[in-house]
Parts: sequence; structure tokens; C-alpha cells
Amino acid sequence: MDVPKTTCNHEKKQTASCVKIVPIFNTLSEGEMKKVESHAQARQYKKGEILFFDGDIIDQLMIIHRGKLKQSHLLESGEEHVYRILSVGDFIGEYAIFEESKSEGLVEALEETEICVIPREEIQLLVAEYPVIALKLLKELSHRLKSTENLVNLLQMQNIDQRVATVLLQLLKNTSVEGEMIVTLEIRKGDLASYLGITPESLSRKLSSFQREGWIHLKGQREIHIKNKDALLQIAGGE
Amino acid sequence: MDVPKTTCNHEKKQTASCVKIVPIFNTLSEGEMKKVESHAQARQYKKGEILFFDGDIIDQLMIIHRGKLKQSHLLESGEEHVYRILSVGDFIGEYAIFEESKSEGLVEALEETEICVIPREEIQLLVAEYPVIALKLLKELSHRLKSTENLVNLLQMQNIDQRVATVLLQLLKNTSVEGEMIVTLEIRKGDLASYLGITPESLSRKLSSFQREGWIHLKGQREIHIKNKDALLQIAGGE
DNA sequence: CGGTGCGTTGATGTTGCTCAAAGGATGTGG
DNA sequence: CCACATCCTTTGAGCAACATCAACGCACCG
Repeated sequence: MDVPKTTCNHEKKQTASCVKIVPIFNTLSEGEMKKVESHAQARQYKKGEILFFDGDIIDQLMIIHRGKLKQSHLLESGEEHVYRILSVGDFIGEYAIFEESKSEGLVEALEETEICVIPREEIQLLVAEYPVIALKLLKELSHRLKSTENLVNLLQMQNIDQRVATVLLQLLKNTSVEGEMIVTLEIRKGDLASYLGITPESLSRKLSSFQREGWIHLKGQREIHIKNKDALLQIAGGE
Repeated sequence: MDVPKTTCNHEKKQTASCVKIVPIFNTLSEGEMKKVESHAQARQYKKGEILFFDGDIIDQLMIIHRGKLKQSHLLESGEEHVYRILSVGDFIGEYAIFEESKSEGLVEALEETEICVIPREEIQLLVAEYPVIALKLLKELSHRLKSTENLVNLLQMQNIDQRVATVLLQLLKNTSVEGEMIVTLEIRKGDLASYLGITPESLSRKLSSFQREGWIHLKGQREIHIKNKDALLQIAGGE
């Protein structure tokens, strides 16, 4: 069961710029990259396709080349807890470098997505040959750990206003262009609510109330204009 | 400000078994360990001492040799959000391997604690010379990431019963001996509540109610006997 | 013996979840 | 290109759960 479950799984031989785009490898020399590429394989998924179900065995490193993925925990009750959104350059399966491991939770394509796949044995060889890859992975993992700890901090906030204000400020920092006071959501609001550990209804209400106060302006379904950053900062409180 | 802030900071020259005990290094050969040891320095802290305040610069890898540390985010409001308890073999400052970084949050000794300190430049040299160390670090970080994602999943649960039941089961798995149905808390309940993102009062009430139901039995301030694991499993729900 | 830090318990109020229904957006097939 | 179906979001009303505030108990330590 080491093959991702998909309803439609196109194998593509063209691994072209797949490796070059990725932070983990992009400092290697031209020749080294060629070598890595020879081990990599491209794979494509359509929006809504499931790459892995909870418990599926993962024995390969997978790096996003194009598109977006969503990682979530699925509870028996049917609830879905989104805990990570992956974009170009992000990867999953790093644990497979050491030992066969199982997917904790669901991995789903949020849009047309292309990934690079490097089997376990191959990545082990690569890491052994180019120690710098291990360092790159290490740095990447450190970053991920930091942002996950950030999410923990956010979730430990007891009231919703803080969480929503904080996440808006984070999104503003991470996804908007310099100085732009516009947040563009790359996921639906329901998923954002799940990420925040609240119900979609509560998120909707909170955003409406923020808008009523004049802190923000909701435009369409995916755009949030920040009108009063200071107010949000104050609500977000510490950190 | 690269010196940890402490009220009482004993430097000890005896780095004896400091390195050997630690998972990151314990697969090195005798000679290699000697070399690592020559770069390491032991440091001791008393219960309640603060190793780092939020924003302090960290440019060294620090590995716990004896004792326990607590990492938490401190909010302006005065709230403390505990997100990690470190025991023997755990480390902080792994990010310092790449660049000077700031402490996110507070690091405090929960009891008499001794750590191994390896300055940034030295750990960089060691990693360059022994690539296996990078792999060890990588594995360790993967583990940490997993458990942090676990915490996220726990915090995204909307009702408290689930969180408390889940954490009890986790503690049972991680801290108790084989088959023993006893959880021994290594932190005070207030910190556990913070970890769970709830108030100490709520935790106290929930534990009382679990006891009333007969699921658990509270003995003293630090011992929780699990009387009905299945009931807890059912409450914990999915995952 | 008095002080301090932590845990428990009680009363009360608010927050945010639940259930339900309607409004928009998006996509598909005729 | 429109009509319909489906999915997502919003809004409303009611209620349960949890936070807050406050007082008390208890252990540990000087």
C-alpha cells in the first residue's frame, strides 16, 4: 500500500525544473542537481484528490512543485482538523528518510498540483552522498517546527477574537505584498475555521463583527482588506 | 546578551557523561564522542531559574543532561502558554546551527537541571565533520514536529472532555511503565491546564468529574490512576 | 505559627457551539 | 448559455459549556 490512493494518478516523465525550484536542493551544483533529478519522479493530482489517507504507509519524500496541499487529522466523529497548508517548495514524508512511517492524517490536493517523488532508498543515498541536503532539510524542519509552535500558541488562546485577529495579522505578514493591507485567502473559510479550532459559523460571525467595527472589509469570498491593523494588534494581545 | 540570564549560574568543568547520555551523539565512536565532549560545557540551574526570556539571543545548542525544562509563550496579558516539557536527552537551540536566532518564549527550569552547551561555531564544525550528527538531529526534529502536531490536534478539539481524556491517555502511554495504569504528572496541574489551552479551574473540575464517574482516581497531587481506559478512549473520540 | 503558592469548589455570566434555514457562489449537463 | 444541483457561507435563536471572580482548603517552608 505504498502507492498513493488517487482516483486519477498521472505519471509524468518530465521532471524538468522539478528539482531546481525546491529550496532543499537549489544550492546544489548543476551536476549534483542532475543526479538528484535522475532519482526524482513527477506526479500530478487534480483538485480534491486524496494523496494519502490516515495510516497509509509513506516511504518517499514528496516535494510540491506546483499547486497546494492540505494536511488534516480526521476524527471518528467526522470532524476534520486542518493543521497545515503546503505550497510550492514544501514537502512531506521527511520521516521516510529514516524508517517506513505512516501518514498521520489526510493529505488532499486543494488545486491542480504537481509533486516530486523521491523513493526512500534513493533519498538515503542522496543524503549520504551530499550531506548538505541533510542540513537543508534540517533548516526546513526547524522552520516548520517554529510555525507549528506558533499555531499551538494561537490555539491556546481562550477567546476567539484573539485567534481570528492573530491569524489575520499572520496572513497579512506572510501572504501579502509589501505594505499591501490585503489578505487573500488560499483556502476556504471553513478550513480556516478548522485550523483555528473553531466552527465555520463562529469565524463568519467574528469576521462580520470585525467588519462592523470597521477593522476590516470583506471583499468577495477570499479577500480581506485590513482597515485598522492597530485595532487587530490590540485584540491579538501579546506575542 | 548571549549569556543565559540566571540568578545563579554555576559553570562546571566536569562534562563527563554529558555527551554519552544524549541520543544525538550516542552512536558516535568512543573517539568521536571524546572530540564532541571537548567542545561541550556543562551548566547547572536550580528549580525556578529562567534560562531564557522571550527574545533573548540563542547561539548555542543545549542538551538536557539531567532535570526538566519548561518552554512557554508569555502574553502581554500575563497569561502563560506552556507548549513543551523537556526531559533528559531533549535539546533546544537547534536553530542556532544555521544562524543566530532569538528565543521564542520563556525557558525555565522545573527542577535542578544540568545541560550541555555547545557553541554555534563548534556545533557547525562538528556537523561538518560528522554528517551523522545532522541525521540524528533530523530524526529528533521529526519526532518533535510530530508531537507538536499532536498537540495541535488536541487543541483543535472543541470540548474539554476530549482534550483531558486524550492527554491522560497520551501521558499513560509516554510516562508509565508497561501495563501500569498510573499517570505521574511531572508538572503542576496549572501548567498542564495551560498546555491544554484551558483554565486550571476547568481542568480541576473535569478531573473531579472523571473521578466521580469512576474513570480515574486522583491520588495526591501528582498521581492519577486510570480505572477505565476504555471510557477515556471513547470520550477522546477519533484519532 | 503565619505566610505563600497551588488546587479545589461554588456562583454567575458570557462565549461560542448546535441546529436550522436561507443566501451566494460555483460547476455541470442539457 | 441557461437551469439546476451542490457546496460553501452567512445569519438567527437557544442553550450548554467554559471562563471569570471569589473564597476556602491544603501542603510546604521559613
